[in-house]
Amino acid sequence: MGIRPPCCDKLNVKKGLWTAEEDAKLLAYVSTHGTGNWTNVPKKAGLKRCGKSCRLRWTNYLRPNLKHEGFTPQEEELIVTLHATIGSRWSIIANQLPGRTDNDVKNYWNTKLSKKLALNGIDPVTHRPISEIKQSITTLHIAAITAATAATSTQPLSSAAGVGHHDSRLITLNRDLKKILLSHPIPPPLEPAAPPVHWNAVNRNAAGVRALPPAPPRPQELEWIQFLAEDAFSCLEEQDACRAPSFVAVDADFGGLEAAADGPSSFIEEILDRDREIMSEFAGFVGGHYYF
DNA sequence: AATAGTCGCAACCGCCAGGGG
DNA sequence: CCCCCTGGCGGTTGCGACTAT
Repeated sequence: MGIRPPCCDKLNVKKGLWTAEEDAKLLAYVSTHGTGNWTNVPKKAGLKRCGKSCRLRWTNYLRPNLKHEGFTPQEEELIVTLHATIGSRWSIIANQLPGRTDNDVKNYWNTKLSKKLALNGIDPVTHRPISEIKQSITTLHIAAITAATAATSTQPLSSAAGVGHHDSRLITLNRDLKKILLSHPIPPPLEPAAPPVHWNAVNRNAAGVRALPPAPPRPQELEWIQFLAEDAFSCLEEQDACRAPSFVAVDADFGGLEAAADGPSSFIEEILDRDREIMSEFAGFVGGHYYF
């Protein structure tokens, strides 16, 4: 299918806020002819708008039985519940709320509810406790570092296009992680938690009973505050300001990690150290592929 | 009182699916 | 089967109102 021009990409099509006069024209037309065939509505109603704009105005504002007052606690609760179940399917959620439009629900979520959840320590995207998510991020971070390190065994970092001696994927990941971490309040100290998914690999004992592998030594107390304060990422992002933090040369068989001689001692180094320990202790589980 | 920053909402944009020719 | 049109949807933007400094 070819690229279709936008339906409003025409001359003499007004944009922006609707006036009372325009509303009256649209209302008069729809009350006489009903909805449908929105493309023809502007012409027949005497409006210099595109059909799409008319439909939106009708759906979100002029339609009868719309509620314009604030959301009730019951409505809030329903939105949160439905969002946790089906995600941002606003039209479906709005269908469960008489008098509300998808736009209403979406705006209310974006401006109020998501912030409210975040303040209560709940991630508005996953509806999981933020502290739990940070643990997952820690695991992913370790995996990413390991993956990036392993990649250097086949493709030296110095060959990564456009980023000098840095791996662009790693830089992007680090930037995103930093955004996430900075966007949430620092949580209370991590509580003991179930091993991450990758450690829950199927492991059968002699009797054939499915059993969990022994809990590996989790990287304990990743110091987020310290991490952010030290800004381990900055070295990655400001490639010429400092060297990559001790990127390592990796043996082809991943058997040995060799710290670069002169990089700053960093969070990443610490992670790599711990990763090395884990790799050696649980080689059977992580074997030839990565955690995720 | 003036200015900057933030918030809330209406509207727009671009993509997609479904239906008709 | 292909192409085009339309309606619907979710994400994003623009801007007026409000608040803080």
